[in-house]
Amino acid sequence: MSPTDAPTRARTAPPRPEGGRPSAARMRGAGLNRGDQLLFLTDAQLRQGVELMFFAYRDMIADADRVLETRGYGRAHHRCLHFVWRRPGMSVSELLDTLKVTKQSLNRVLRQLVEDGMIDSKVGPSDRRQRLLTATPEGEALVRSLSDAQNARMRRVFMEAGAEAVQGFKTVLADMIDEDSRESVLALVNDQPGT
Amino acid sequence: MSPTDAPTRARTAPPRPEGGRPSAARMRGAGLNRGDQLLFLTDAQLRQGVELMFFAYRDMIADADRVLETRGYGRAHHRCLHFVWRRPGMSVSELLDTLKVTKQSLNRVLRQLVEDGMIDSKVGPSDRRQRLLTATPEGEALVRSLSDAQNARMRRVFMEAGAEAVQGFKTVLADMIDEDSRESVLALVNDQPGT
DNA sequence: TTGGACAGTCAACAAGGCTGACGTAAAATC
DNA sequence: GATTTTACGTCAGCCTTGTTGACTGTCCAA
Repeated sequence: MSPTDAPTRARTAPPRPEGGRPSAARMRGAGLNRGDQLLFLTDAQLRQGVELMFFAYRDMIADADRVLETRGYGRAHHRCLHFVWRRPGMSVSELLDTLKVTKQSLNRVLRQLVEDGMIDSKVGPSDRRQRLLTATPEGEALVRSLSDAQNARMRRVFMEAGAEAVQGFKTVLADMIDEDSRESVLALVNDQPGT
Repeated sequence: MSPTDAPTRARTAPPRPEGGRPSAARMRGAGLNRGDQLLFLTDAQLRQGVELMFFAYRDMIADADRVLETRGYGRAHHRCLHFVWRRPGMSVSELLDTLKVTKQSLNRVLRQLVEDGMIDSKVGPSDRRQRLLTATPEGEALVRSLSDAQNARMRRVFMEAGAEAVQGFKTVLADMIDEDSRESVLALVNDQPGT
């Protein structure tokens, strides 16, 4: 992170009532014009979406955290192990693309997981620069207890919300993913594991 | 974090096909029995929900990160400033409850924000132990540029997904919040700001 | 055969969580 | 009025997990 940028001059900006309708400009920009049908696009509604993501994610993550705590692992280990389990034999750089962290950052937790016997790392047969990663039986067991913890919440929520709401939930989340990576991410998410 | 817990014996557990239907036991446990209508409750569907949350949250957060970077702030500052803006005059302990972090952790970023003139801290008039927090005009300007960044994505997503999907999205996320805090969190989220 | 690109590793540092201990002032209680 | 509790700030020190920079080993193409 680096400091300094153009000073914001919004000190003098008039108060902007957040709860109002989407501005006419925005509606035209969207090629839409029928006001009342667009009340779900007000700034207040958008803000609610962001805030709900914050709170829901925070509480969802907490389930797995409790399990991780008992093992001395953190969230980074969880993410790493999870996706290795989802794509057995994936290379380190594929994993980096999925997690979008630096390889140095990943390396630390990955090394731990390999040392602890959760992940198996072997030299790629065709390209010996690569390290191909696979979850060991111990690793799979940990993944299972982690997903059991999270699935319990998800199952309750899905049941309470119903199939239609779940469909909407998934549609919105899928659209929220960066367009660049959306296709490959959805391919991963929708892939049925072999196990 | 502390290590050690009951050893998982799943090494010898039979492979569990993840993509299958919800188990009969689970369906009975849910008081439901009509199989085909519950395909959205398979383990694979639940896993997809968790994974989509991960990817969507990751990419959503990145929008604000780019703005924060130009100011030398981090996500901690963002969260702090955002909720102070949402609840002008809130006390430090209310903020702690909202963010669910320790006061030592909060104090570091809060002090910075006060020093930088983003947040105003004044002694509570009725209870002089309290520090009541308010966003300054500079702070509001920053909140605005941060939410502009995130709202742009949210607006596009909501438009593409449509009102019904958005409704489902919100229903699921609201249900995902811990029951203890759900009521107060939703009160905050649904509150229209005065500004 | 050599130089560039790529895969992965090691080292050092920063942000932002955490706990524990302590101080102070104000409020509440006895 | 004395004591206890509460709200807040702060210092010290730790851990996880992110970063950049410099490095080794491998592949491939000029």
